[in-house]
Amino acid sequence: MRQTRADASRRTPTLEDVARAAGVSRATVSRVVNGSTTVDPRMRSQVAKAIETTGYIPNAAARTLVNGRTGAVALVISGSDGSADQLFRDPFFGRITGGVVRHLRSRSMHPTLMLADSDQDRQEAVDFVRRGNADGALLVSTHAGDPLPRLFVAAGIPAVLFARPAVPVPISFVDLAHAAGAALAADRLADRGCRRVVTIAGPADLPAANDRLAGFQRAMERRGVPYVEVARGNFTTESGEQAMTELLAAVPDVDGVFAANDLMAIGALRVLHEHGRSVPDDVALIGFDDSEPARMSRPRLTTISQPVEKMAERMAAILLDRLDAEDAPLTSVVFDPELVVRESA
Amino acid sequence: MRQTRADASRRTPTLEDVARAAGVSRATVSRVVNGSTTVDPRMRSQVAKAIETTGYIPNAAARTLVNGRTGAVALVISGSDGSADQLFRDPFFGRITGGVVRHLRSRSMHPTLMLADSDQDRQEAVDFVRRGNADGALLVSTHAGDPLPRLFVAAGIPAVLFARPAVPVPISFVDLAHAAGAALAADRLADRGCRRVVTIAGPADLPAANDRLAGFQRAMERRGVPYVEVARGNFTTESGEQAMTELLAAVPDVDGVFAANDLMAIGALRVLHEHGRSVPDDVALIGFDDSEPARMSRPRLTTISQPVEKMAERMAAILLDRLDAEDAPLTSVVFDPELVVRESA
DNA sequence: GTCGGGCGAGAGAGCGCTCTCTCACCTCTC
DNA sequence: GAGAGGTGAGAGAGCGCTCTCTCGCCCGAC
Repeated sequence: MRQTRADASRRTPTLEDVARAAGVSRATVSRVVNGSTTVDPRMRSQVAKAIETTGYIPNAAARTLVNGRTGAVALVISGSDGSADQLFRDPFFGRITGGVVRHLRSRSMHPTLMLADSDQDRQEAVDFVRRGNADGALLVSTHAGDPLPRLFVAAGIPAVLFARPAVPVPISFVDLAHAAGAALAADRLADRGCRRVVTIAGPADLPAANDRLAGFQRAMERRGVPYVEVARGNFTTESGEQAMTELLAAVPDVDGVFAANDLMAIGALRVLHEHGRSVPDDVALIGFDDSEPARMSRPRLTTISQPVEKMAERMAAILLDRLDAEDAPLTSVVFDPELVVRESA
Repeated sequence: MRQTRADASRRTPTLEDVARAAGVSRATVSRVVNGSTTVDPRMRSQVAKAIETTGYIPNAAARTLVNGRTGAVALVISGSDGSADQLFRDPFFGRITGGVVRHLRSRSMHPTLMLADSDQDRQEAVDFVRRGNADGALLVSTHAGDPLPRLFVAAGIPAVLFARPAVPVPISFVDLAHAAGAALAADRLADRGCRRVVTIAGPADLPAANDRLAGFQRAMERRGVPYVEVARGNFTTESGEQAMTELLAAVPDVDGVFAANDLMAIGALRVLHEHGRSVPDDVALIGFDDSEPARMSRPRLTTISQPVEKMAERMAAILLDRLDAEDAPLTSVVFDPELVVRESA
């Protein structure tokens, strides 16, 4: 016996209960709940009252079962294998999440957060949507070989990517003009008269990192600095420290540093201080992202601002459009970065 | 016509399709899918093959409709009205999210993220669960008058709170021994010989903030410093700057500062530097949280570590236990903070 | 050889909702 | 005043699954 008489009264009320209370049919209650116009005003208010008194609330599963729509989206954050743990300490993801949430809540939707840092997780993420837990997915990928975009496309799931895929995949995305941002940094350094310039690049398998590096190199070359010493980091403060240590050994008279994100710039800052270099007097330093830490460091970091929240909002908007119109075309939007001048350069 | 013959083949396969392909009944396929033991091995493999070839994947909505379980939980972050936008920039929430995700994914579950910074949002969060979108909720509340815990309890929804509720509510929670943490800071300052001590407290409507303040005052008194000047902030860097400015005016010969979180400590640090005070030589400074920024500031912040990820994991664990056993008793777990000595004190 | 017991498989009734189809009634037109 | 047209409400069939109930079959025991 699944349901005893005793708790029948405290069972969540169904459409049927409301219909009985209002003395109408289930269909009519459904019409009222869904705002159909073809219902008599008197009957409507009668039903509304019944809904009120019964405390009725529609059952999402039953609805979904009928019309195939869940009204939910998955937010999948895909790191390289095993990297998930520290992911959420990076303010970058907080900003993405914030932008996504802000856009979705205007439509009373909410993202389901999934971490995927193994093949099993990635399959799980796809299956999650295939099971009908969500109508589509927002994909944030942190490395290039990432099979995630392809998996979603192959499964025919509406999805939008944060950042251009490393290999061509027919999928919508939002991205930043990374090379242009790096050029902004290069120009700033050149304008300050820096000639012995080095850069801390991001992981080589990340298109964004490579774009920034190439954009920086090209712009410096334009400004008469043909060679720029490069060290790679992985976007953490620690890797920035290590990279700066190497660069300082390779180019002792360095006078300008461009780091591919703020965290690495802060690591570089620390090492420069430890070596008695004053920033910006001895060495000018520019980061990338305009994240919270950039505002909090001493000196405050000059950096390239990336409108992450706006990009995330747009990513969500593109997905919702796609969900509304099955045949919406692929969309890609590239945002422009800006130079934010503070104290470090 | 809801379904044309043409796309019948590309429709997602159902149990029925698998049953037909395997030449068995729907019930048998269901048994295999759900791992029932009472099924003949030969038949089992036959069904498994059919599942493989059809690409069958269970429909979550249909399952939920039958057994009333969604296998999802809501993660509700409740700020004071209108505060949501900057919420995600605070690394604190990233850490909570990370801990929750880490625990849930071990059970193949995923949190749905909801922001609630208005009465409407809060009701929406409750309704979200009531509609059967989630089985329970994890509540992170950032201010005291928050009606959210009461709303969930009143609706009979299994929920666990991060931080003790400001007013008594029969609900499980995890929390930190805030007063003990503050006492750790007080002892450290006293041990260094600080006598002119001030503190930057958090919002007066937050139990955690008051506990830290009271704990600090009591401990300082024990150490022979009966009076401590207090300024209130709201946990942002800016409010820390402002509070420190006030305190510096009130107690010009200050030699020790305890801030109720790292962000405010960093604001204080900035102001102290601007006033030519050396940290830690002139003024010793201690923060709270041991967040990323504490590690990145110059000098690195001595702080009180709060095992946020562990607390979040435990919060999730308590909720899952409750979901498994309807009548699980209320549980509250209080974690111990630790002093992390770096450079600022 | 017959009967009882147990195991494994099928039949079928829902879960709560939406949506189409049908029908009743009411108004307008000639 | 009768037929046409339109509007609003009800009946009922599913959506895809789980779970109980029933039944068939095979085995062992007497």
